Amino acid sequence: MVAQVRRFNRVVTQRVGALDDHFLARDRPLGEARLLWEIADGREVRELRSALGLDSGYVSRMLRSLEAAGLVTVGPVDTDKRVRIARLTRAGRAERAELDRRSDRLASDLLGPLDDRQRRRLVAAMADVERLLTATLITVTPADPADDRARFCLTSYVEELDRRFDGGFDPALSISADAEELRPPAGVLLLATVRSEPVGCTALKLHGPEAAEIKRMWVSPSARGLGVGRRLLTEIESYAARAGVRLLRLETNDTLTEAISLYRSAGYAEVEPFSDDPYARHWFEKRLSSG
Amino acid sequence: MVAQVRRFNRVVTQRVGALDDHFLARDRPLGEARLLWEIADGREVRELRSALGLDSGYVSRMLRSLEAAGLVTVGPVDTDKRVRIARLTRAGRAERAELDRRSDRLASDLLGPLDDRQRRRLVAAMADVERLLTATLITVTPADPADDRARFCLTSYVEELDRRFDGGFDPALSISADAEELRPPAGVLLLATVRSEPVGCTALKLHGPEAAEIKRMWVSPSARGLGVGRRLLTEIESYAARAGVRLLRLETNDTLTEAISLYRSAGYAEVEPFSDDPYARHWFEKRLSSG
DNA sequence: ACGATTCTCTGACTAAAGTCAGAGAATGGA
DNA sequence: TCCATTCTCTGACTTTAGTCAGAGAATCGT
Repeated sequence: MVAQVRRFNRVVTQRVGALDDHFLARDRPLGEARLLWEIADGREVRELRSALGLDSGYVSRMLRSLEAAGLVTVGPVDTDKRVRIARLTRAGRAERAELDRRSDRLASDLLGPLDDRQRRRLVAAMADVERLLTATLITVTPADPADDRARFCLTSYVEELDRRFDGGFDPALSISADAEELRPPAGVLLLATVRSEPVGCTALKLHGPEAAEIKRMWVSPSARGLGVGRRLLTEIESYAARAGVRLLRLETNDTLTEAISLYRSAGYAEVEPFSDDPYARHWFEKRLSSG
Repeated sequence: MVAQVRRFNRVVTQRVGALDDHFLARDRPLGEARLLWEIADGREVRELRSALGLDSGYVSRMLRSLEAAGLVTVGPVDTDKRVRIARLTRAGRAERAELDRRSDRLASDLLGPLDDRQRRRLVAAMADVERLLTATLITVTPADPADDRARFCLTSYVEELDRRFDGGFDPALSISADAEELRPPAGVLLLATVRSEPVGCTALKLHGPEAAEIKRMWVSPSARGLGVGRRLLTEIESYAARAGVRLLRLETNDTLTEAISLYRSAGYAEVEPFSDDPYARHWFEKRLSSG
């Protein structure tokens, strides 16, 4: 397996990496081309810095150079005059569009020599590799329910249920899962991120010393199929086990079919209703082995 | 499709390319690390230059630096005292082994966060991508039968038949396909290469103005499944068509099952024996449309 | 109100990566 | 034999990429 990965790395960096870089730079230093690309429709200088992982002085100098070339303007932000924002000029947008075209051409040149069947196979395999490599970047950590990224997930959760449930979803009518209840020691919220973007969450609400309830399990549509849900479930179970919980419970709705099959395959057994939440249709339980 | 290819490129260069480079360098400049790697069990300086695509002065200077670090010795070649050959010292071999270990670790770290099923899927997808990307690098060109790479293929062809046929294979007993017969105007030899390595060949022997015979179809075991055979067949057919050939013939043996199914699927029809070659068991024909 | 912090910028560096011209030794071909 | 070519090497450059320290303006927290 390791040998195959290495062969893949070699071939891919040769065929994709090297070309990509130098072909796209067009005379310009590669760093500046990347910066130009990242600016897109205007980005704050500090965002650019962190997105590209570069030194502040270095970015500043490259922006000066792009300004001198008439591709970029850098101006102040109204709300905070320390911060400056870089925008593309008309020429800058044209240049970026050219990079875009070249990138497209590079990609289609890659497919060019193949016949139709091979092309479809290559693209499918690339999609697989891409998804699975992205899956290796998933990080799961406890987060405060008030944290921006956590709130993004919790809000998305509510919005999605509201869209998917027939009569909509009003969290006020459902069994509560307020910030206080999802913060230690009452409970915990786990956040899944990919490259520090939030892609999912789940929470545990402790009930007494040996029981707990799983709430707010959500995975971003953009990250489905990567195993985020399973990862979150595994992690929250081990968190619960460490906290001494022996019995995990959760309730869910029929429309959430992915979630239901996840719970079943993770060893949750359907049980009689243990709550009267108006949105619940299925109730599950799992006993944790001690430890 | 193009969008998927671009997404793939982005994710892969981020996750694979960047790490690979900087992690492997170990203090040393990346260029020197690559050079060290390429030297392996001794390479001529000019080979290194062309393999890495670098300036002659630049390579020379890097070799001096590696010599100074005690990792490499550069000495003359017996047969031609202009040429010099770079070899690893004991320390150099140790260093290269360390790079090898790191490369292994990098690869297994990549698989680390995945579960078993995902791992198998990723590796399979990588193998697909690798093979198909390699397939995009196949080049088919006419070559002189005396050319080194052509001779490698012709020799390999004979050796392989000798291994595969029950009583071995002696080209002297078979219908001739000598260098003279495979060189214009009597015929032509096509050579398939990947990164200038020979991976297959096929030849055409003209018989009169409108008929020709396909001989010496061979694909290197390392390149099978990439469509090299089909590519060679298509190219030789179009060459024949341009030369005014209306009827293509070929003969083959039952043990060459891949070849037989290639011919069938390319529209060759099995016909009555048209020769008494002792190794032939099947005879095929295909009529070419004019043009 | 004021000290700490944030943000961008400039100046002064360094190292890596590479280019170009030509020198000197060896070899090959006519 | 001798002229053209091949091969490696050195010297003298340039560009790219990046680091580090600190200055100056604005904002935040208390």
